[in-house]
Amino acid sequence: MPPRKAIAGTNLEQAKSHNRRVVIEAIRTNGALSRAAIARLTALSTQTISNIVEELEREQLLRAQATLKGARGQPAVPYSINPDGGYSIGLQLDHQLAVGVITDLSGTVRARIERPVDRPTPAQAMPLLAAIAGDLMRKFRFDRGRLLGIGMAMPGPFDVEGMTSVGPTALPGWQDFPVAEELQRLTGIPVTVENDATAAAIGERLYGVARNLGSFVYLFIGTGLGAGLFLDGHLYKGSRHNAGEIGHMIVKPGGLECGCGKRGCLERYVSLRAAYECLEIPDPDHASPELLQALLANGDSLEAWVVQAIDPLRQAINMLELALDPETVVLGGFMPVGVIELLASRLDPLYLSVSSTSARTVPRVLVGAAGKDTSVLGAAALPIFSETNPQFDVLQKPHSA
Amino acid sequence: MPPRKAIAGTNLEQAKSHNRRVVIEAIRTNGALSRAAIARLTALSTQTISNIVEELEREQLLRAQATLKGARGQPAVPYSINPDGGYSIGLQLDHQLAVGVITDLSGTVRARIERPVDRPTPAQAMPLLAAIAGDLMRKFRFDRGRLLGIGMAMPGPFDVEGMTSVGPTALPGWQDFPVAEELQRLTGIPVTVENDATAAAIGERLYGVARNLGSFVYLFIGTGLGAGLFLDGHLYKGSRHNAGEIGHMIVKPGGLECGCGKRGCLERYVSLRAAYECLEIPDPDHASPELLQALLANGDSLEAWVVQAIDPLRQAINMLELALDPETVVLGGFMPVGVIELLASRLDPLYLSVSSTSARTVPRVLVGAAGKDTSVLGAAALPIFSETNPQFDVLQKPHSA
DNA sequence: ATATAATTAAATCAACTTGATTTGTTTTCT
DNA sequence: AGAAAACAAATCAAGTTGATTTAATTATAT
Repeated sequence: MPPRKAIAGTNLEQAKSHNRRVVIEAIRTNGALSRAAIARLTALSTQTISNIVEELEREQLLRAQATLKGARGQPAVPYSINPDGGYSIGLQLDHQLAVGVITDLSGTVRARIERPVDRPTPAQAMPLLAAIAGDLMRKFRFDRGRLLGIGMAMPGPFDVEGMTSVGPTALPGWQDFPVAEELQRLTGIPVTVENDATAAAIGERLYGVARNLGSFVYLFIGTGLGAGLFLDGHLYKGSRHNAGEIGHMIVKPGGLECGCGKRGCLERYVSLRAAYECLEIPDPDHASPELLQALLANGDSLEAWVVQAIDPLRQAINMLELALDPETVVLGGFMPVGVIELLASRLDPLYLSVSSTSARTVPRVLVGAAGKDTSVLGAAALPIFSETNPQFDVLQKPHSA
Repeated sequence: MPPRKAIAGTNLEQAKSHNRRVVIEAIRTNGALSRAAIARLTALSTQTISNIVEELEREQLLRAQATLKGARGQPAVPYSINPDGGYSIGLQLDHQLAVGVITDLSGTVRARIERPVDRPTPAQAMPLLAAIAGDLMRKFRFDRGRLLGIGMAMPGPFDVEGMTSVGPTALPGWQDFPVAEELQRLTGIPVTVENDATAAAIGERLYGVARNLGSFVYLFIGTGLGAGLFLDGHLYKGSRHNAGEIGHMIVKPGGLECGCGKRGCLERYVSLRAAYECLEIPDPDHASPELLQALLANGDSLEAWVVQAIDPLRQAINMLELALDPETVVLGGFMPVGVIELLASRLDPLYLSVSSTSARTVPRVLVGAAGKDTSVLGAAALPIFSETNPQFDVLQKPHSA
């Protein structure tokens, strides 16, 4: 047996790549910064920063703003991210809808397309997704050299026997299907695939309420329920890419039966599907989140479900806080924002946990900023994140083929 | 407001430090390796490795072994970790016992001391711990320049209002007490403090059953219950150093009352304390784990507790698997090894989770290798780990004061 | 005028890489 | 059996890269 591949070493080239990312990240989280300010922030020398900034400006990733007068000394030239320095395509596939967007580096949507689907199989979905990507690029024209990649979000979990394709919250027929490879083959563009919760987490981290945070959990309430984990500045995906699939954690032993074979799973209480069933909405397979929004407007018609859902949700938050000690828990997903806000307002009092400390700068629970498009926007953020975020991987020399 | 400190950049010095760690880690996980083999494993050039190995050998961290003949070409000189290249002091404080060890780089215990305590306050414990450290160094003499530091393990959580000092499983009076600083002041040696579960996890990762793993969870069953999280090659401690405090997650809504104010917390079922209470052992504050070992030998006297504990334990494992998708879950703690093994044998069938896949190389649950000294050994491993493990932090230039 | 802060330029330095060379075996050929 | 060839490991020396240092320059406020 050959020795297992170890953590790789690094060299100047990798180091530079890291430093470039560090510069971008500093500006992204702080807003426009002068070279001198970046140097202070990153502990690098002003000369190094000057070189890197010059290079990034030449590549149009950064752009200079008006000089900042009013202070002593030579006036500083602040640099900010150039939105048109790069573009990204985000795709999202769910039970009833396929959505695609093009965003620029600032996360602004420059084109958007949606198409209805009905619990699609891979054979149905792949050509459709490729077509959406193509249509998006016809709709919004830009220098193809500036396209960073395609990010795709879809419901997890991936490749779990007896779990991926079971029950009403999973998409059928996707077990073992190599989504990223296939889509990459069809489009000729590099593709990253993540589950919707993870994608949403990245979106909130790059552009939303989690912009400055080092560790947080995104609780994605969709057809089912999942968590996106951002820990110590890194996305955590798990050893088999399935971290955060907490929809099937048990919150009520002996409770409602679940498609996974257990009883009392979290997503039997907190999910769109659970809401539809609890509220006895006909044909839950084809119900839409807007229906809940409508009910919300209509007095307390949601109450029956909220009462059932709120304590399981509290338990889930409590468990995540205890297990991961995040700076905050962000709530979002396909559930309409109004409903999310209703749930959030009903959470008080949260259970005691390690998050129960007065030395907090962020509330224990936040509502996500991106609304119903969270996961497409997050999907589009994936390539941007992987190209610009400082990560441990970057410092490691790639093993040659 | 000054801009928040960003992720720092890197330079040659940091890069070298990383590469040194990479070399050590490669040998640690693979056993003795020749320079050429290290180069292949780390993707660095043979020349670079040659330089680093030479340096590490000069510092006595590595030592050459007999050349390896029998193959073609010039025979390789394998290098292995020199156990006497460094030493570490591990301290462990619990309700009834303070233990200290000196280990060498290979994790072998070279001296051990234990002293009884009774739910000690900081004022009582700090001088005692300092004294243990001093006595250890009188007992086993070595070059003080080779002492990497003191690692200390104690029950968490840290600094949580209404949680740290509440209930029979927490140590009273430690809220806000700066343990590491104080012990460092008393001994003049750098000190790292972690909760016992985290320490144990590091121990298993360096020397135990988790030696080669990138992501695993250590479930520490002690007076209470906690988890140590090792994710993607890094220790995850949480934003306030309290990750893994899952003893207070709810496994039975409306179940047994807990000191934290909730009902049905995990550690009310799975912990030494829970076992003592369930088995109606008199004076649980001063009972000892050996008592359970004795009961175990005595037929099925533990059965009443095992029946109560096993499903909450299953739930906890299920939740951890779903949330973190680790390669495995390691079971250990102060609970006697025999009892841990009994629990492990009773876990089957585990609940369905993302870990339920046939493509596994490691069982879903393992019993820790270190036995009852897990957390002291883990504590001693802390300074070794932080000095030798490749980590993201290492690449970041420290901000000057 | 002077102090101050930002930026730039040139020279220096540390660590990795490259390519050629040396070394000590094993294998193959005569 | 002895010599030559093949081979892999290790070393040497020169070259490259990118961060740092030092010194100078610039633009502003006091």
